[in-house]
Amino acid sequence: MTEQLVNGKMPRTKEQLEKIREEARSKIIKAAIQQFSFKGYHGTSISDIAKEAGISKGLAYNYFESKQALLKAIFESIMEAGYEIIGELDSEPDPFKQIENIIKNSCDYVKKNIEIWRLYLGMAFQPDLIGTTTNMTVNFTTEMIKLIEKVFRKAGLKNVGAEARIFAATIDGIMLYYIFDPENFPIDKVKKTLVKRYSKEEINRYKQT
Amino acid sequence: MTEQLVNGKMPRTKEQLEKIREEARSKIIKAAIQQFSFKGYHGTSISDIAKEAGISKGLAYNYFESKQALLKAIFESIMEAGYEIIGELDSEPDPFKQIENIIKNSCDYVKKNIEIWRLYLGMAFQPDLIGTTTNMTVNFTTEMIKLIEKVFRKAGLKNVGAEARIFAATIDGIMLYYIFDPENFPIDKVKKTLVKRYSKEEINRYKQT
Amino acid sequence: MTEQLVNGKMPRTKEQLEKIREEARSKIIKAAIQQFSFKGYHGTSISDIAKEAGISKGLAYNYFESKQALLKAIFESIMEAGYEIIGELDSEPDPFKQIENIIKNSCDYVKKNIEIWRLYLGMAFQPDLIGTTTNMTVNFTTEMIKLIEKVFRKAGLKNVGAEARIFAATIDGIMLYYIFDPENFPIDKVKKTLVKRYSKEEINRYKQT
Amino acid sequence: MTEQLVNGKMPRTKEQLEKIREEARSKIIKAAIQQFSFKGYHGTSISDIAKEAGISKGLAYNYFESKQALLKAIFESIMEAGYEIIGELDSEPDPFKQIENIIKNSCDYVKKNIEIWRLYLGMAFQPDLIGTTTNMTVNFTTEMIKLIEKVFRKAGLKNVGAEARIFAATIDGIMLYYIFDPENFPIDKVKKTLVKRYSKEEINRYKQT
DNA sequence: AATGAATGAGCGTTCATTCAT
DNA sequence: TATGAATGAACGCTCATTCAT
Repeated sequence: MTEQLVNGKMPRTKEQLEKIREEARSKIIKAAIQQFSFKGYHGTSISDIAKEAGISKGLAYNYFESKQALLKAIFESIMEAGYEIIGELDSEPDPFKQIENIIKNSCDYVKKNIEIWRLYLGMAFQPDLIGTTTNMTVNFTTEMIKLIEKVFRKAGLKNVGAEARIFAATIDGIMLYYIFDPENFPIDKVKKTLVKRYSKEEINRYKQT
Repeated sequence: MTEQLVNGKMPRTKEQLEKIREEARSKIIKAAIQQFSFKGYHGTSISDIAKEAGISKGLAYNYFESKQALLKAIFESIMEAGYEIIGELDSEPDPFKQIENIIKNSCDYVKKNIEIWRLYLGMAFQPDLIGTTTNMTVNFTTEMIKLIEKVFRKAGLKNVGAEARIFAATIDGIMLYYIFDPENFPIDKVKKTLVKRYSKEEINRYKQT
Repeated sequence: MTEQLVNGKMPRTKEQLEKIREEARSKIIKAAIQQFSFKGYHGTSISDIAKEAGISKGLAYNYFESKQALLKAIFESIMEAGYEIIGELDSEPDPFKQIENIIKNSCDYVKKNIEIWRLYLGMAFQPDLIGTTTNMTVNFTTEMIKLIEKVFRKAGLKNVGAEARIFAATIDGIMLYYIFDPENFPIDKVKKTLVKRYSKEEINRYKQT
Repeated sequence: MTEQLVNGKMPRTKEQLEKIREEARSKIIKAAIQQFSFKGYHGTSISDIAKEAGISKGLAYNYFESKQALLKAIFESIMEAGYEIIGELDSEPDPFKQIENIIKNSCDYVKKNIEIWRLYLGMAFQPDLIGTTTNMTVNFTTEMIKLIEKVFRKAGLKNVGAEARIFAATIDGIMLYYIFDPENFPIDKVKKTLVKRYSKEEINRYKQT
């Protein structure tokens, strides 16, 4: 209906709008992750996020209907990425290689995404956010542990319930320590040691005890 | 409490004032821990704390110069308790018994003090809450790891730097998992399994690899 | 509507533009009346009106320079309609028939246009909405009362100043009551009673007192 | 417990607090009536009210938990006064005197309380306030009309349902006209004329038609 | 003529903090 | 020591208005 308008003042096309919206949305999310990660959900104002993203306060509400909804969107995208990683890990047939992958991927991931990981953990300890994030976190964790149990079973381990939880706790604990003090925590050495500890030889030896 | 005021003229003695102050301070701290851990720092108002402590809002400022200062005082008291625990663990001469103690104490502690532990982690992940938490946390962690390294060395382990960090990470990871989902996490079974994994026999076998 | 644009080059004629503008303007006014009357002036956003009218927010500003100006335009169109009604009433030669007409028209009008009437009163009571409503309302009212005075005089009544005001007040009061509770107010019975009260016979009897 | 404190820095007594609160509350209500009356509920901000009352914005929330609650409190007090008036009117035994009282009281009331009356009417036309005020208004009106019906019946009138509503509408219509243009509306003359119209003689004559 | 992204002032509300008593 | 009325800055959020296209 408007495609034939003669002068140059025509509204943006759908594609242009799509692009604008996508870019703005992504700018906001990025800024929000950064701010939430450092200052916590309640310690971060929409103003902070808008400033960080270089937009006005009002515009944020053009993209997310509330501060909570913004947090939720971020969390969901984190979760999505997490489930993708689980899927990839699941596709490796050799259980010992799988274990090694889990360790290596986790350590590498936290190094590359320290902000996201800090945000993820930080949210978990804000009791009033329960309902927004806690359910998602628990579900994801459960899934992860189920995968590890499966792998451990395939590797021939017994008592997989407790062993899988210890393994998962060790990984998360390492990520925790790294976040607290990224400069000084020797994550690569720890990774190497842990890989060896959960190597085929060690596991087979451990099985016989 | 008011027994010296019967004639209405005699002012309180210094000792009485001291006692009153100490009791009030402790009432406030207790109320604050309870409220912060249920509702989070930002979700708790001074009013909430005052009500819980049975005092007026204004009086709280007689004892703590700000909400942040109150939080910091709590954090410091948690740290203090932590150092005491380190001290106790250090006094056990047998390294294998020491390791067992660390595992058992940690698991039992988090079960009994889940609120404090959640509060502690929550604060640790929001550096803006108190400027200094990160330093204090790092210092404490460093101390703890030094202790574990010493114990591991005594137990004859090699590569104690990485091994101690893995051990500490496992413990903290377990506590983390427990906090996330106290109802369902099988902490006692995990504890038992971990104790066995770090028993004298297992460690001695592991040393030879 | 776009039939002249088939080759995409021929600009619209002045008449077409005029027609487009007129239609758009009227669509907006209609939508605004509907929304304002349902949700009130402050409760209605330009977005609401644009959505109801099926246009974009920006376009509304092409036709009305502000939300207030839109409201004012509506108010003026209501006034205009009011003056037309006065004109019609004035053209009836028989004063007793005129009185009957005023009563009947008013009651029927409020039943059919309850939203417009509610909007009108709402605006009239909030002088800040449009600076000039009060003046316009007073002018209109004055005109109406002058007409009634004229009619009453023709009907032979004395003390027409007060009587006309009482009559007008009764009519407006009835409309007011109807708006307050349209479900339960027995407007038809009231109308009938009032017509009888201001019938030729009654007026003639009243005159002699 | 504190009545014997030796220095002068003792908390205010309950009586002092009571007085402070009563005065502040009344200051706020007065300011709110004034502001709401001129600018409408939505057109008035808490800031406006606070400024008018000479207090801070925050303090208003110490006395009323929300803007709506403030409006409701005002409305309730108006209603209360209204019901008291109904009660007084009801206690007069002579129905003709009662009718005269209603007319006179209403006209005098609106002259003395024009702000309250403007507020009362203005609120009724803000559709989104339904629930806060409309119910109260309808209930009050119903009560008033019931009283008038009773009086009219006692005075020997027939068709009291419609007659009472016409009478009430006339009164409210007069008040309406007065509010619109207090300077020029000849309320006293109107009052006198209406009193005569509803005098014993007129009613008795009217009854026979 | 038409679009909707973008702005920013302003709103209702909360709450850490102060202060007169 | 103890109270709670009072303040004011800040928050999440809305929306009239502007502007590039």
